[in-house]
Amino acid sequence: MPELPEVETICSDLRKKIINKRIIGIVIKKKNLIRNTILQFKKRIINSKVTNISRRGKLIIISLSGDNYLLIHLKMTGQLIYQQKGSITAGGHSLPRPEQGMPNKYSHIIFTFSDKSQLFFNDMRQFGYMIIVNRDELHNILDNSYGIEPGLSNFTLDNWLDVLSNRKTTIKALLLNQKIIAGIGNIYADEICHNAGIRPQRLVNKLTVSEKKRLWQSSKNIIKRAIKKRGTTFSDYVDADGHSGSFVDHLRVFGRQGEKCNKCKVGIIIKTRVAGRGTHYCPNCQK
DNA sequence: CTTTCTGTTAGAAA
DNA sequence: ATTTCTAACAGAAA
Repeated sequence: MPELPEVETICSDLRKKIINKRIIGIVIKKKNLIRNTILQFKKRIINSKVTNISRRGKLIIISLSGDNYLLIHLKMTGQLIYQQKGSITAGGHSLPRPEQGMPNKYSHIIFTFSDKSQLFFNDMRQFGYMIIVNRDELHNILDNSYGIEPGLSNFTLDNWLDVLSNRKTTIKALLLNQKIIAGIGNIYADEICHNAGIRPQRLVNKLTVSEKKRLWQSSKNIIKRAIKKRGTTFSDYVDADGHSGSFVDHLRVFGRQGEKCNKCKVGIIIKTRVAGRGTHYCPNCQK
């Protein structure tokens, strides 16, 4: 579930907590989540220092001393929870319960820093992964797999129109395509379409320029507002302290099938399937 | 009980 | 070249 706003929240949390800390231990309980050989992975991480934390789309990039970059993808149910030595941190698989400490049964990889604080990688469904790469490999991955970032200054209307030209797919599929626009997942794709008043199943090449412009504005606005609310906790997502994000209170269509539309106060939100994904929209105010 | 569904995406199939 | 479908997994819901 973590999409751009959730990943951004985790990165900014971790930036305050682990930069300049040295990793002195790794426990790997599920080897299949590591995309290097275990020997290589451990060798390149142990005794290295965290120098920076960033992200591209939903991919977390932890820069280490030396030519090493730890890439972490949380996929659907992954969590990264940081805990000081001896503290009880909320969090876990479902909505965080205060009594739930780390590690839990889904804590598959655990990093320990020199001050004894720890970073837990939890993942119920085990879709997430970690890989350590060098600078060249990092740039290959970023260049080949990730499109424009909706929060950056180069996300201009011109670039957006450029990105939309000659696309024969639906706007929903396009918003979900990480190679075209990075970081949007199923929740925000539906919210963006609703905010823009466009049905998710509309074909991109049939949209008017005015509609494309609305989608551009809505993409920027929804993502920005969701970051401000520290993301959306629909089921598994928690921040680096194990706390929920509050944008769930601002969702207008996702998970609201059967409810009256908050925007037009007339339509009833329906749930259907578009681009192979559960898709929510208001048949009255989305055209 | 079994079947279907779920926030992602890489890779195969079309 | 693009777009669509499915598998990877575990658990909740139907």
